[in-house]
Amino acid sequence: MNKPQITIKDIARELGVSPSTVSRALKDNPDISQETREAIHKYAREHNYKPNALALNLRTSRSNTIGVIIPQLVHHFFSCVLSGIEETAAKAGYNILVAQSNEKYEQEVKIVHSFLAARVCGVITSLAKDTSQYDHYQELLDNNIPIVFYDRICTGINTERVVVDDYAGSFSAVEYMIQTGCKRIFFYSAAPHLEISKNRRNGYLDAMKKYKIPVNESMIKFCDTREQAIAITPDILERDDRPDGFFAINDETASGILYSCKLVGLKVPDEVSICGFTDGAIAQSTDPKLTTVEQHGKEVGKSTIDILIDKIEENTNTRSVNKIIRTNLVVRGTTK
Amino acid sequence: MNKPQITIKDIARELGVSPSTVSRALKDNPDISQETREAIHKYAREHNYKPNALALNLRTSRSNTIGVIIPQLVHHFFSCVLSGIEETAAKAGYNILVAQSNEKYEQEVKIVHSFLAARVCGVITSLAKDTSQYDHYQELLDNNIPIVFYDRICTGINTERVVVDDYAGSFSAVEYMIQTGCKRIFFYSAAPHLEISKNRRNGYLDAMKKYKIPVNESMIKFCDTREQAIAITPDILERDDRPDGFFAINDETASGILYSCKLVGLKVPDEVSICGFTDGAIAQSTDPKLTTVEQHGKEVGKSTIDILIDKIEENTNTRSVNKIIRTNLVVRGTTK
DNA sequence: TTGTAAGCGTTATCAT
DNA sequence: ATGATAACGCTTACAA
Repeated sequence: MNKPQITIKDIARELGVSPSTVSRALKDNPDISQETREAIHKYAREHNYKPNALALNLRTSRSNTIGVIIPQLVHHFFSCVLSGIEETAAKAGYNILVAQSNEKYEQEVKIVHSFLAARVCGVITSLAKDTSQYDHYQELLDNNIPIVFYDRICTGINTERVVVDDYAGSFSAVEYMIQTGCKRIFFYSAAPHLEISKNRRNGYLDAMKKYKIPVNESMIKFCDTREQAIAITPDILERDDRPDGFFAINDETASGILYSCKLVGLKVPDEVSICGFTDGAIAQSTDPKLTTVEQHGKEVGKSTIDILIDKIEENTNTRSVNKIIRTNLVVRGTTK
Repeated sequence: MNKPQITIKDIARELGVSPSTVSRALKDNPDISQETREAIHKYAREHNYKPNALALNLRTSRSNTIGVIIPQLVHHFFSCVLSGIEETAAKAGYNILVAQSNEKYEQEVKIVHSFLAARVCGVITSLAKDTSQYDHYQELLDNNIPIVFYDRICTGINTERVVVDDYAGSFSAVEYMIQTGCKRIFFYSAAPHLEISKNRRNGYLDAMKKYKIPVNESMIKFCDTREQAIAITPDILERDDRPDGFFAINDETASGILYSCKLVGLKVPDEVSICGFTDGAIAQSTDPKLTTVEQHGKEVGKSTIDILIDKIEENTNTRSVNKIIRTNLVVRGTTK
């Protein structure tokens, strides 16, 4: 029942050779005679020999492991990113250590230290909403551990970054709404200090500007959940100058807007257009289905890990890269 | 800039003591004199000494790491489970290695082997839809690595299991539909060989039986995605004996049913009731919102890791545990 | 109270 | 063509 893992020494003893011979034979070193090599391979196969990664790790001071920090695991976009990372990492033979910061700076610091202790070969991370200090990341760099940031990137230190093209995604969504007849589009944003809020806001503003549509502050709301949207939208719809379009920072919020519009009897998309951001499961399940900006989280993940592996294996000291993953507008039923 | 990690030997050399003294001092062994101990601690602190986990791992043949297999990362329920696992594991000082099987048996086998190579202390897993052989898991057990299965459990080998109370969830959902007037309820199931399919089917059957409602095989369909639901439901709705209720294996499928019903002009819930399973983001965003069975994924995760850590640390050879996490019905707009 | 030495499993270096 | 030895960083009998 309980067969403990067999080691090189075991093989050596059984076959009456030295451990070094076994080691060499196992990696097909041509120094070893055909005969010996085959015998060793055969024995290893039959006894299900597996090299002890722990020993290898110690020898090489490398763990073949990549640390991944996720602000929140239960989140469509982040799941996609993680999935992209996992797939590529697995193919390349790396294991991934996953930890979530829960948007807390303190937690993030702890995770980084645990990654340091585990001697990860590299780290992929997205900042917690909380984080505004970067010493812990600098510590990684000081230990020669490369970092790639995604989505919530860090401009405070010198590393690689992968972001979604929020600006362009936002611009083209708003432009599309304008082109299909919207004249008064509101923007529901997340916390204003976040990069994504700024970039999407700029895309919105620039699209409006391009078509010479006036915007004032009352048209931009801090609202990034379904509940909030349901709370604030009815009032907005009662105004004389009610909006004929809404651009929301995520699908959740857009679904809340949609709900509110239908509740007061407005026809979507005939009387009001709505556009979200993410293209998660929600977007397919509203009625009508949501027009939204697709974020390609999986590609973000794929890019981060590709860049990281490059860094790890080539150890190139090229200057840092900013990679931008394109977004694209998925037109469904909530816009004309 | 580049300060390499300092080792016990470094400290020993600098302080003119032996490595063993340093080792002992660092773990506050009372044998070491107050004075020496403090000096060593001080030096270690100042030079940011961190024990090399890789060396510890080799020494103890334990990696302090738990391997987690997830069928699909981009999936509400599984994200919740992973999140629960991560939180508890982090608190207990374990790192988690995450890998997704993508529902493929072959991938699952590869992952298990990579976990074996990484010398994980334990494994948490849910079977791929594909998997019907368990040798790879047996191999883990043979190496004394405990396993806890969650959700898609394996009854083929002797391990711990954590499941949601599919039977009761299913039973009470169907009972509720019956009590609110449904007389002819269809069940859309996942692959019949999966435990979850069997259990939910039994819940459905027993509820129907309790109220003496006849069921025949034509009322049970293998359909577990939105697309499939949209493909098969219209035909079903055209029958003379069309259903007045649908119980679906997940929210996605339920949202497809809802879509189809609305498309042919049936009123939900007046003419047709629909109930899903999961209570993810989708359930809140359909119109009307979905009645569904809440699964408590996070609790599932928490339980798996609790049980696993018990196994690892106590190494109790107690017989295996089946833990059942309660579900509860969330009544929203798609049922009366 | 402290030091010495062996060992975890592997491989690189230097013999033979 | 093969073997002996040392080393990766740490811990722990055992010795002093």
